Amino acid sequence: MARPSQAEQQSRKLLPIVCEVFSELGYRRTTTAELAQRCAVRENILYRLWPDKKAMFLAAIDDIFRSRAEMWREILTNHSGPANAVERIIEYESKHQGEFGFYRIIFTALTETDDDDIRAALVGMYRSFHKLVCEQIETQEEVGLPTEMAAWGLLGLATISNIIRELKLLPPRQREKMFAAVAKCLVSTSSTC
Amino acid sequence: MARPSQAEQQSRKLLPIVCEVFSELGYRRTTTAELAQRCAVRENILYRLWPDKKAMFLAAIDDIFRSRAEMWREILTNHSGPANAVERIIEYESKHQGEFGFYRIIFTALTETDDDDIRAALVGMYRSFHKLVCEQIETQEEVGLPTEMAAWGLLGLATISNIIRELKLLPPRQREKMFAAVAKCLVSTSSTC
DNA sequence: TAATAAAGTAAGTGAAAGCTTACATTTTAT
DNA sequence: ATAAAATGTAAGCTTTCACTTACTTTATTA
Repeated sequence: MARPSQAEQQSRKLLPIVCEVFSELGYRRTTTAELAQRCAVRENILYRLWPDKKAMFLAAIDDIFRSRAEMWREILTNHSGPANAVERIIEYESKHQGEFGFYRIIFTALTETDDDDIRAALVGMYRSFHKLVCEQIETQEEVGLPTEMAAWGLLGLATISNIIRELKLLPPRQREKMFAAVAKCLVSTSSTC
Repeated sequence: MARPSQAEQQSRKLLPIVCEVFSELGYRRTTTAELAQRCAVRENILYRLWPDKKAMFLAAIDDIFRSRAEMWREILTNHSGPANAVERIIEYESKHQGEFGFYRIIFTALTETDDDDIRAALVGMYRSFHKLVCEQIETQEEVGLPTEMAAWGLLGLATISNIIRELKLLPPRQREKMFAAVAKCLVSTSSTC
């Protein structure tokens, strides 16, 4: 009797672009006009897919966690590199960190934490990430630090590493070395630290 | 012949308030109207002290580093707590972290890094901080990690710790414990890690 | 005390941004 | 074919915001 909606497919198609723009500009600087232009649609079309700008941002936060988690899963099933799960992720992250402007969305979200929805999205994301990291650490036989603490330490390391990359505080190779060394120190037994 | 300018004193008087507002709202959400109201002056008075909003923000970044560095100096000269410099700072930071919304200004600035002035202010701030931390670590006799790496690790730890506090990802006591344990792991010799 | 520049008041301006509306076009199911 | 709902176009509306302007008052010093 009528035309079937393709809204969901279109959301999925546009979401990566939305993520990209929010990553580049942060939440407040991103205008709906800019989003529309980059998505090659008109503004009101975005407003038919999401009720408002905030919903677009929340969708971006969500998507970014999902895509990162999926990437890790790939790395872990992909049978190359070190045998150890943690080491494999560390190796990957030390090199590819910040490539997708992931952290920029987090930073911009962190200055919007008085909004309950944004706060909830962030809390959920951090908890999921922390859990994911914990699970990987626990595949190790023995650790110096308690697992959850080591996991928070790694998340902190990833954060500062992104900042170092962003501000070019260290040349890439040196940053990679730093990441690997500190990460090892956090998850290894005392002997290698 | 004429009235002497008190602009500098007034800037100094208003700067802490400016910092506070930027900390609460971030860069983009902070309006000059809000700044003026909180400072209990009119907008144009702010514009006589600083050329534009960005200059107010840069002044805030600067001030925030200075006040934190000063606080550390006090802690180090104040002869209470552990004898060790690093341990004293770790003890202090684990408890008082994020009290002044320091990190919020950093986060909001990090989403404005395509502005050269803001980027430069951030780079300067991080370098100074890193140097400060390195100097403290070097008062230790022996360390597992190279000093600069351990220092970056600590800055990362401080960052995630602020995020944990902000999002209430851990109860305060647990966050303190985590901070202390991971910090010790980074700056101690292998035996305690 | 009178000239002078700083400090303060109040209103306004132009541009941008989030969101809406009115309307034309296309696609599907009956 | 045609009704109905989805998609697309274009303009506009309202509010907010960074910054300005015109003017009055206050304090200083010569």
